[in-house]
Amino acid sequence: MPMDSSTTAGAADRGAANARTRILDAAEALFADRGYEASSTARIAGRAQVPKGLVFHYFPQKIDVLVTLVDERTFVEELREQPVEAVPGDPAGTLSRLARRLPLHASPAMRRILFREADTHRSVRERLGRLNGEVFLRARRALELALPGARGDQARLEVAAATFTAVLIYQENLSSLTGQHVDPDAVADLIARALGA
Amino acid sequence: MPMDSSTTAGAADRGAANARTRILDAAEALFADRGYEASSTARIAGRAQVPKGLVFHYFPQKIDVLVTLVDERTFVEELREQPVEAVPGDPAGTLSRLARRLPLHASPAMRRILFREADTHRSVRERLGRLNGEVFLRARRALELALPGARGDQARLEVAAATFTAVLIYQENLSSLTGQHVDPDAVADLIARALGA
Amino acid sequence: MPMDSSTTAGAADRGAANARTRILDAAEALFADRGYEASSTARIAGRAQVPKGLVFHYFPQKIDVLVTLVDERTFVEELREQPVEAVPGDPAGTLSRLARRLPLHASPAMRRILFREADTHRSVRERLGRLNGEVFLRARRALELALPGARGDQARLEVAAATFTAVLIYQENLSSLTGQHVDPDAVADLIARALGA
Amino acid sequence: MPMDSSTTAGAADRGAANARTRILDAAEALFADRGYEASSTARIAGRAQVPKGLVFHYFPQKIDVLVTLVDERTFVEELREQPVEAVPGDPAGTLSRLARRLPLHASPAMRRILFREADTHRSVRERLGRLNGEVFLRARRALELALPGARGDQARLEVAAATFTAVLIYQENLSSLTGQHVDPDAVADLIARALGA
DNA sequence: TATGAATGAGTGTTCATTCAT
DNA sequence: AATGAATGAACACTCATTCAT
Repeated sequence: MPMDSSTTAGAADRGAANARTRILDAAEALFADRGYEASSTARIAGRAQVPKGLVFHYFPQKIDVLVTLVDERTFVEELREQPVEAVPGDPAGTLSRLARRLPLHASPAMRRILFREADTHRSVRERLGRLNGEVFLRARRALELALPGARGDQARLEVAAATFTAVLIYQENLSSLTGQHVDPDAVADLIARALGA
Repeated sequence: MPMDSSTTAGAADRGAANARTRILDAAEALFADRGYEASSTARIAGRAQVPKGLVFHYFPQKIDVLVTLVDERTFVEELREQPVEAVPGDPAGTLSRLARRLPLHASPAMRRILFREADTHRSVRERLGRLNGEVFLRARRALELALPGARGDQARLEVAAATFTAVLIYQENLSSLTGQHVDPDAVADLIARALGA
Repeated sequence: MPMDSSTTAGAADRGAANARTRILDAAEALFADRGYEASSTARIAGRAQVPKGLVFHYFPQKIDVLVTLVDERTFVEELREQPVEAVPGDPAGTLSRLARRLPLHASPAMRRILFREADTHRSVRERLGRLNGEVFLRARRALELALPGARGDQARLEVAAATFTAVLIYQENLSSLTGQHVDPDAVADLIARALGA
Repeated sequence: MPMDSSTTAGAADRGAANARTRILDAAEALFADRGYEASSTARIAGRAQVPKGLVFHYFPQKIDVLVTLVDERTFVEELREQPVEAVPGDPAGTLSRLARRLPLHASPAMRRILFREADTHRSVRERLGRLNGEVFLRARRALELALPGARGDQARLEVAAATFTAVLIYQENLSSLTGQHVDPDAVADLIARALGA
């Protein structure tokens, strides 16, 4: 944060982060707050404290800002690289741990953007689908490892994984949109009971 | 005031419907398809086959179209009046029946609108909250009636009801946004197992 | 004010004055307050508590409302019929009396309208011109009668009359627009001194 | 920032002026001619030969065009800096000279705008008030200097200054609105007589 | 006489985008 | 890389006016 010395020193270096980052930061905040359509490029530039024209220097079209945001600030790859940890015999604890490890937790703003814009932008929808799929696969794998005896058939396990995934991913949106709070740990416990002894 | 039944029934009825209804129909389709912000009043008028000015005759502001849609085409009241049916000893069947009876099923378009715009419009968010609350209350009551022995504590029952409500309401969005399909009947079964014998 | 019994009794008779009068009242208030251009016919109708269509029943075009207002509520004729009273030897008192007798005093709203719209509407300008001319003629005649000895030449007397007329007619506008208050009596005294011994 | 003197002087200069100036020129002409409300931004742009959008680049709101016009083209500051010249013993000549020196004379269009829009726009009204106040102060001071013997009391002197100010400022409006021409020199003479020997 | 739905041109304003510098 | 003037299509909304009833 103190002086980004990787760039050549110059008068234009005022402000903490470089222009491109500031633009993305501003866009992230605005898209989360009011939606993509309602956030003008001028406003993004204003909030980023860069001239209007510069936005188009880095991102030829407005939609590229959204696409870049989703590409660079949604950690699907990081998620995939993380090992699945499971405690055999404790499916509830295993799911809870999975929930807590999700890098998803990092940016509430990105999650709002992801859900809101998935509805109308294919590339965002694809990203959300991959994210969901990744979490689903890990939940299923975790449950398989936690229940070595393979109690309950495969179909039920999938339903359990899908339900947990939905609650996990939508969690925050759910509570901000409907006012209904759902505790992932409690759901993990519920699911464990359904699959358990 | 509405006297639409005086026209001959049939597909041709759509063109014969009065202007206000046609405007709402057009708006519903467009809002669901591309979102509120991206649907211009001119386009709504065009699709409804009415002059631009008439939209503002009925709805002084664009937002009033959305509010009216949510007010008139989201059956919260109808939902409340419906009795809760339960089969004692069969929580899974009880939840499944509840799901099938939901007037919510009527309009996928309205549900998309509800979720998308709740993010940015308070009045829509409130409506969605009420709808969610109503479904939650009915799910909990249904489970109470289906499990007369009060097996499992109250807290667990609430988590079960909340989880089922979330899956039920979000169901369609979930599958269109993430590609993940969740079958309410299977979730009902899962939850019944968690609470049941 | 209690029941305008000159019309045939009917259900539509609610409200004190008849519709046409209410429309003119509303227009007078609005035109004075925000100007002709900024007062929509819909707003006039709203304030008059009559349906929009009715305005056009009485006044085929919006401009007719203004023209009618100026025609019916600007008392040029009444002014002309009034005799010129003068006190020989007391020009100051004579002018002061003239000022006090002016029916002009009746409606500040109409005077605002007259000055504002004269700038852009010929018919209003003509009316204002006639009004000014009438006051000027009476001021000159009053001064002639008050100064029988014809002291001072005719040209000076005309300047005096014109100056007094300007102050008199513009008086209220002047003080509301510039914050400068000019007392007609003091000006009458000043002018008398200029013409007097 | 303004560098208009780099172009060749002459009538062709108007087309060469920068866009902002052309917009203000066009607005000044239109506002004076038909009033602020009746002059659309599209028309202003058309007359200035600039695209509609550019008007809003320089003036975010239409009202800003009016405010800027009043700010930049009404010489209150210039007026204040000018010394008050007086010829002791010749109040009539002193007032006449004051009238002739008024930079006010420069733009008849601005004066029409000032009076017309003061009625409905506070910022314009304030400007007109300041202008009137400035002229009044100068007229009073000029009379004090021209009449060193302090003939006539202070109150009379103020009435004289106010009357002359009104005639001077309103002069042109008066003649265009009412058809009545008032010659400032003649009024100066009248006032001098009222105060003088 | 009274009414409000209907109409479409026009209004102020926003916007993504381009481009010369 | 950086800048802000320039552009014109599109936007939400207003309006005087018409007209069938």
